[in-house]
Order: sequence, then structure tokens, then C-alpha cells
Amino acid sequence: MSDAPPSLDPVQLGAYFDLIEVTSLLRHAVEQQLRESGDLSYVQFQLLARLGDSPTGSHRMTDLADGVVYSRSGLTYQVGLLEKEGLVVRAPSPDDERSVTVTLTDAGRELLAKVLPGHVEVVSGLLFAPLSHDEVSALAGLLAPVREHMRATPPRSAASRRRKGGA
Amino acid sequence: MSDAPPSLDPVQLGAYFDLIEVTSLLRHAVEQQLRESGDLSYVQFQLLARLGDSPTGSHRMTDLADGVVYSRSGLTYQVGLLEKEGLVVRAPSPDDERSVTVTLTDAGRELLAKVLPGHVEVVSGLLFAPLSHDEVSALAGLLAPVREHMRATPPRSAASRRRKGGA
DNA sequence: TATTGTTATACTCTATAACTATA
DNA sequence: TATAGTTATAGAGTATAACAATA
Repeated sequence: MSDAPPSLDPVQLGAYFDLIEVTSLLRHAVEQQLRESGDLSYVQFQLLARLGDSPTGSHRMTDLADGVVYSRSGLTYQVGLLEKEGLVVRAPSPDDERSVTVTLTDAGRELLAKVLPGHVEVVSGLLFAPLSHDEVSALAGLLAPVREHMRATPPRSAASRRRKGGA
Repeated sequence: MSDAPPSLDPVQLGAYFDLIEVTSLLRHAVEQQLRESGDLSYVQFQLLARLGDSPTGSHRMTDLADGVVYSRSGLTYQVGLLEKEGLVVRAPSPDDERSVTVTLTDAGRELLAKVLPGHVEVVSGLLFAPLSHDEVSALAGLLAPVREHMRATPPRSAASRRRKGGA
């Protein structure tokens, strides 16, 4: 079924393992902080943050799904939770009646503001503490092309987003 | 509760976002490959790989839990699944009757071998493709100290592993 | 016919607490 | 008393498929 690369070289293996471990630990810490300070899951935080970044505080469901890598139903579920908490509001889009526009409420903005400092604190203290400013730059410089590459690379067995749902 | 860093500088922010996105996409791709080629979750793969790395093909439950960051019950659950599939075997440890030693079976080793090439292929093609060898070295060099720092930093509100369960 | 989003449903995973047994 | 592990249980999250409505 395969006869190509039997292994990664030691340097690659180290980088790969470190990457997995670092993000795993970081994620864990961040999730805990978000849960404690705002009763938010990481996904919910990402959705709020994304809306907060938007000039209008709004996004269509589809646009949100694109960013947070999700099945449509999963997004509906999460946005439903956020709406139930009064953090966002859903309304039919003006231009396209099929679409739904999600908008951050004042409460949502407040929660975001309440949660952000602690979030930053965790990321700073855990991820950036052992790195100099130049090293952070170097890290960013290395990750950017990888990100671009991944974005451009469709998940091999992707049955296409056009045919099926959205996952 | 906090009055310090209100924000990360742009460079840090970029590095942080890229890190999250890159590992999220990588994880997604890897999980899909593992599911398709061996019907394994990522956690299960990690457990098998960890056992495969051991000279004896064995580990105590506790040692496994330490690496894969888990609650004890979660580990019991996953190892239970693997045992049900005949990929590992559990037996009381010889030296400490309280401990359980988990050992990779031949079937487990075979599955690991069957799944690994595709795994390596995904990681190579997605994570390492856009990086030169030197860049991979640089990446590894940046992540290593971060990993060490995180390992040494107890999760702030960690009620200690001694008092409670293990999470 | 294609796209947007929701619903129903089933399943996987994870965590907490209570419990057993050995050190 | 502390440690190793299991069990019961409950809850969060995710994905699939069927569905409704608009373009």
C-alpha cells in the first residue's frame, strides 16, 4: 500500500514531537484558563475572538466554519450555545436570505475582554517566556510558510467541499 | 485578578496564531490518515508508538499516562479499547503488584508498521515540505527550550498530582 | 441543481468521584 | 496513609445524514 519514506530523520522527528507536545500542553493550559475565567471552550473562544476581530463584529456562518475547521453541524451547535448565553445573535443575512449572520453582543464583547488578559498571560508565560524577541521572530518566520503550504494543500482524500457537507 | 499584559505584540501574535493553525491542520490530517489506514485515533496511535519505542514493548500504566497527558480513567478506557482489539495486553507488574504493565502484541506491532509509512508521509508532505533541512533544525532548536520550559512549569492552578487523580 | 444552515441521532472521548488493592 | 488502577456515570463535542429554504 506504500513503499516510500520509511522514516523521518532524527531532526525532523524531534521537531515533530516537540511541536506536538508544545501545542498539546499549551492548548491544555489555555483551555483551563478559558474555562475558569469565562466558562468557554477553546472553540467558543476562537469564535468570539474571530467575531471580535471583525470591524462589524459579524460573520456569516460559512465564514466562521472556514476558519475554525469544522463541520457545519458542529458550528451550528457551538453558535447555538453562544447564543443561548447571550454572547452572540443570529440573524438572516440582508443580501443572501440563505445565509445567517452571527454578531457579537455587548455581553460577548465584555466576556472576551474579561478573558483575554488571562489568555495572553498564559501564552506569554508558557510559549514565549523562554524565547527572545528575535527567536519569536524566527519562529514566526518558519511557521508562516508552513501555514501557507497547509492552506494550499487539500487534505488528500478530501472528497471536495463542493460535493459534500463541509468537513 | 490580572492587571498585566493587555496584549501580545504583533510578532508574537502571528507566531501564536500560526502555531495553532499549523498544528490544528496537521492534527486533522494525521487523524484522518490514522483512522483510514488503521482505524486508530491519535491518542491510540501515540500509545502504540510509545510502546513500540520501548525496548521491551512495555510500559506501566502510569508511565503511559505521564506522556500522553491524561486522566487515569481516560487511559484505562483507551488501553481497554486497544486490548479489545488485541493490540496490547495488560498484566500485573512483577515488581509492584499495584501496577499494570501494558505490552504491545504482535498484532499491535504489525498495525503500527502498517500505519507508520502513511503517517510519515503526511507529516513530511504537510509540515516539512516547505522547509529546508536547516530550517527544520532551526525549528527544532526553537521548540526544544519551549518544551523544556513547559514541562517544568506546573499548570498554575494544578492542585498537584499528589493530592488528586492525575489530570 | 447548488448552496446555506438546521435537526436528529449516534458515537467517541474525557473527567469526576467512588471504590479496590497493594506498598 | 499514599499510590496504582478500575468502574460507573455523566457531559461535552463531533460527525453523518436527512431535511428545508433560498439562489
